[in-house]
Amino acid sequence: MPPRTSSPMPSSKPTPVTMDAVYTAPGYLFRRMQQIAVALFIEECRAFDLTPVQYAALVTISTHPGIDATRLSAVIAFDRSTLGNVIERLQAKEFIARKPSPEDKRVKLLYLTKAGASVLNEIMPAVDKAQARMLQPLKPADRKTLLSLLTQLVDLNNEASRVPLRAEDALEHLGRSG
Amino acid sequence: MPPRTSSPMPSSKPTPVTMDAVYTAPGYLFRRMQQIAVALFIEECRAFDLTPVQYAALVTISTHPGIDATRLSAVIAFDRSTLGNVIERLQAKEFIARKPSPEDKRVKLLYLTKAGASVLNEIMPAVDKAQARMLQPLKPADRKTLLSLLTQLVDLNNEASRVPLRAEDALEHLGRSG
DNA sequence: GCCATATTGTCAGTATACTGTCAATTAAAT
DNA sequence: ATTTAATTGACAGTATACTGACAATATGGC
Repeated sequence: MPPRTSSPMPSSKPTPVTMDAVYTAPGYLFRRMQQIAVALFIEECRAFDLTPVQYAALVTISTHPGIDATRLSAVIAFDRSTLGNVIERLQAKEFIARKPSPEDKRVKLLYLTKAGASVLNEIMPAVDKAQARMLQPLKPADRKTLLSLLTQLVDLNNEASRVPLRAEDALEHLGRSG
Repeated sequence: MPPRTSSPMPSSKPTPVTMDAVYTAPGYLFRRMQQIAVALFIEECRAFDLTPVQYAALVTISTHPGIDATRLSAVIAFDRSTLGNVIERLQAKEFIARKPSPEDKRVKLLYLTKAGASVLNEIMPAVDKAQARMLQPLKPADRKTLLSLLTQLVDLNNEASRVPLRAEDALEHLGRSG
């Protein structure tokens, strides 16, 4: 961040504020891009009644059948409290089913239903289209650069959020069956 | 987006899904960075009782005294409905005041209070620190590149969100006094 | 085996976001 | 001038997010 003033001397006068304090802040730009990304996802996937978060949860349950809510939250780095409601909605739509774990009475295991597997398969092209659209305005080389820097940044800042991502391999040694 | 399969022939078989369908999607990465950006902002600004959105609103009211809620929403590209609650909270904290417009009985004009101007002045260093922290893990040259690409992308996708940004100059010719 | 500790799912409370709607008011059309 | 359009702020409803708490259950140290 460049300094907001170029005063050569320290001063107690109020700093003059400009809109640059908003527009050039990376946090503001990330917020805008998130809004845009969600809007494009919803637009492309209107026919499927799935939000971006619900899609991510569905993909993860598909690749990790029998995962529980806490581990699901770690694999996609979504808040555990938030995920409770997401799971409820996916269950209400009958895209997933929950079964109590025989090993741990606290845990409820998550599985895709036929309808869930079906909608996941069908929504893929629309999701890809939305993801492509949000980078479309950039030149192909710039898209690659941005995606690379973004991936690095998310990874390097992993511990900064409440729910850091703990990918599959990081979960294996925590597993009840491993 | 790379194709999810490398099948040489069209097929009706279900596509094998991997976590890449989540992890490599730009929309997912933007969501993560937004989470991280908010977490860092809240952490650095804990002493000031201001959220990122409230901060952006306060900056804008500071640079546009007497702006109304609808124009405020256009200048920072936040949803009008959402902004109503944000304004209420800023008013409850006595950081802003609302006065009815003498020219238009529908409109309520927004002004910073002394306390609002004061908190805005005091929070600046913490905000700058948070913004710097989220890019810190990258090399300086990469930070510049990312910020540049991100700025371009937000600008070029401006119309994709519900509330496109209409900056100050775009508002002037809509103004009641212009 | 018992007790302190940790984990799981859940819940209440707050704060963004978006959709759609509405009454009051203003501006535009004719 | 009167009907029509658009605008403004507000509201209800849904969906993320995070904080902090809680009961039920598991696990570890001893």
